[in-house]
Amino acid sequence: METSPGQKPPPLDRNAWIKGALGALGDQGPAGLRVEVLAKRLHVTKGSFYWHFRDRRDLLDAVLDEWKDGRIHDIRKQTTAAAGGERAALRHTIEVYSASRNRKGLPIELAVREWARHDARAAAVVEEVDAERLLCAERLFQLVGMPADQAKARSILLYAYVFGFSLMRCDRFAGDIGAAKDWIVDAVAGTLP
Amino acid sequence: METSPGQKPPPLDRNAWIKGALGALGDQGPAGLRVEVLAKRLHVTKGSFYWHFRDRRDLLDAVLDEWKDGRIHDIRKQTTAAAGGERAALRHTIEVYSASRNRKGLPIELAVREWARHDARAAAVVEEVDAERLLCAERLFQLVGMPADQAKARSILLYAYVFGFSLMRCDRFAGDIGAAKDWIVDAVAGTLP
DNA sequence: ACCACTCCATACGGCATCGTATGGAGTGGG
DNA sequence: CCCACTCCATACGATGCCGTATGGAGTGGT
Repeated sequence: METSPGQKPPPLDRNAWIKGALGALGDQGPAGLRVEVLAKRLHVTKGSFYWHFRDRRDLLDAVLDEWKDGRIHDIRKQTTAAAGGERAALRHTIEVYSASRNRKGLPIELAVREWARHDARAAAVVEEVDAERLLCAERLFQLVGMPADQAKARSILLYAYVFGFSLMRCDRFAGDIGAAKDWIVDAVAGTLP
Repeated sequence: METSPGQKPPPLDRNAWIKGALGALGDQGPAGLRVEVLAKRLHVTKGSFYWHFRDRRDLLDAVLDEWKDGRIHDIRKQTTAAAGGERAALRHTIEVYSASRNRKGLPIELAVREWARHDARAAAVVEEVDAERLLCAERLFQLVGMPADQAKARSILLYAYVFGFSLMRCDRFAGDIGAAKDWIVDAVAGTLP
């Protein structure tokens, strides 16, 4: 519905391939990053791909860069809270990963980390993103009065929890997960400085 | 070095294939569960595989069952602590996942969960294992005097943390991760009822 | 009209993997 | 000595994917 309803599919550019690859990464994991599979997903053929990319590795690197830039941009926006709203920013940071609108982000997050287990460049990117996130969270914790060592520990716990929770299946265990999550947010973010 | 040093490799049975598959699962993720790749790993050919297994799916199901039984057996042994040692058992449960000797278990753990994102049976197995683990941890928390809702929340936080931490890369962020981990263990296991 | 350039379709060779078919080495029973 | 059974090797077709080669449709310039 952008350039013309259903007539002339506009020429794909490099960025469209990268976006499509991120989508496939979230849907099917690192195994979904295949040239011909992506081509089918974008309703084109390999001919288009090898016009925009040198080879498959070229796409993978571009996907990693795109993801890294997006994550770092997001985390900085989230944690650059209005002065005095540091505690709200911390809670927001936790809840943004539990939110339903993050159905896209979390699968990609997990896929990239699975990818990083066998790809050095992916591992480096994850390390950069984690470092930035932990640093931002650490600053927030310090701003609300946490001691330095506690701020560091809490920021690690925060991200370990949100990522760990995303790969757990506790439907069978708890019906009212909401109350437990509220308690956890309090425990992680800290009820008092 | 079991039946005869290097002369006559003993006939592989079904279980040897399953063990090998679990090893490959930890080393290479779900993508490593290929028939011919496993055959090379075990120094045999596909002919052996299709003698012991109907098809690839047959092996995958067997791997899932083996993993499920092992995890449930382990968690029950860990949490069946000597009466009065519940708090030590809780700490032990956390630390056993951070231990270096768990270099085998955690990659398999992550691989199974990645696998569960695209395989219904794997998802069901993960759900069973998680339910059992959460239940065992919840019991321990209640035994040390936690209120019911807090025991449930803490058990979720406990496993979310250990799994989440395992897929983070915070080398760049913190040098002395040890102190932070100690703080986290206190925060998760609870310093006082 | 002609050309050059962009973007993509198609066809091909090559490799890895799945599953099947078939035979063969070893072993124990009769 | 022969047979049957277990366990595995080898060869085969089929499929999916990577990367290359080549051509062709569309577009704008002259």
